[in-house]
Amino acid sequence: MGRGRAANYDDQREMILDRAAALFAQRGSAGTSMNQVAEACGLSKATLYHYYTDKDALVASIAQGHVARLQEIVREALALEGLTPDERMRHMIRQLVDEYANAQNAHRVLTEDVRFLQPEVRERVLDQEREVVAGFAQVIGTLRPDLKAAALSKPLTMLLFGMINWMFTWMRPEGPMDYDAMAPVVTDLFLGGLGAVQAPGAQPPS
Amino acid sequence: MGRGRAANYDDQREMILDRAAALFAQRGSAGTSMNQVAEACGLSKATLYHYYTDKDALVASIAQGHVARLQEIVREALALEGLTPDERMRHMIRQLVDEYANAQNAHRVLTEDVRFLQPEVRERVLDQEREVVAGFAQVIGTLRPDLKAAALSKPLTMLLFGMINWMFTWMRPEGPMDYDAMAPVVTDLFLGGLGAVQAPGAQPPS
DNA sequence: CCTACCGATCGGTAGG
DNA sequence: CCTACCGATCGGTAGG
Repeated sequence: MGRGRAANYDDQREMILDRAAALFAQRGSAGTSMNQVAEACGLSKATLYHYYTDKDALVASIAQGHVARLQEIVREALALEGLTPDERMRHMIRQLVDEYANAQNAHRVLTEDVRFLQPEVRERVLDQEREVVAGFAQVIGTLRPDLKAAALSKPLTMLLFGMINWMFTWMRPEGPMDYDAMAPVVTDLFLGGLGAVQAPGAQPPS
Repeated sequence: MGRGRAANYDDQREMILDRAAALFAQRGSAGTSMNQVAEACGLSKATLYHYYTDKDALVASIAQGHVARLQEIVREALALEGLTPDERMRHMIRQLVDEYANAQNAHRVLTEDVRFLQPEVRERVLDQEREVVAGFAQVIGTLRPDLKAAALSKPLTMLLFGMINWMFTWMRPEGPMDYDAMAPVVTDLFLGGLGAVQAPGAQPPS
């Protein structure tokens, strides 16, 4: 390869991210020492610090990689043509649940540890999250323009995210219900309920 | 008073619990040192340890006090007579949101830090939580017996809890929406959506 | 209710 | 002048 980074530099970075995410998801990032991360990676701590400047860099990279995939899902879903808003919403929820299921450790880090990052890094991750929320809110606004006018699109999006995020804290993958079975339940509940929500001080929709 | 605990022993315990809950909610229990707790209480670390044996005892007491109030809410709501299931559900959600709003720090500790407790203590808290969940699931089962038969009462309860729990992570009390305004939105969404959920492999209800 | 400490481990970095 | 690492240890602080 000549000069520059080793061929497996990026592979090492990814391996570290994976193992760190598993530890952080289990014990929390504050409850995990860099020694434990190094040990789980089969590296000395000095080598670990060669790849990532500090613990926050690990937390940030784990979260950013995950939320970047969520952004991609939303962008692709909004670009799909010939879908009714209802169909688009179903598609987006399904894709979201699939990504969460594929990245459970990263998802836990995103929802529980990002808030402890330095403001600057944290804001960058939150900006990514805002785009994801905005994508969902946009479709919800199409389904219920009156709720959008009442500034309820984003709160409703957050309620949807609450159901799904929380799902991944209480469901054990080996349990009687699996994510695949829950996705349509969540979708039916949310889309069905959306028709029943009343804008504050307004008449229910016809 | 003679022998025994000081007159203000219980007051001190409560004061400590309050300050500790505020710190734990802000930085996480793993990210908070007992020195910080002692300082926030205006006590030496040794005095703090006179009131609580260790950090886990603080976390457990904070969580147990909060979930005990949730249990009380559920018991009272189930004992109310002359309510339709729909009315009972609305009442329970409203009471739940009110208690969460009154105990936001304790609520954060319950949802984020209890999982790091030793199994024995954690199970005691989880048993309390299970009673709360069972109460909601019971009313949901009355509203949709077919979903209860499909073992969906508890998953649906967890989706409701997800919306509400998550609400308290993203809403700032000074924001445009407040908990009071969100409670009916959550209730409408959930009760409205409940009618749209299909039991897996079954026909939708008439 | 305090000062004075402990064994151990923390996150992070030195020289080579 | 660079990278990829190592064994050893830094100054401070953790829970108790």
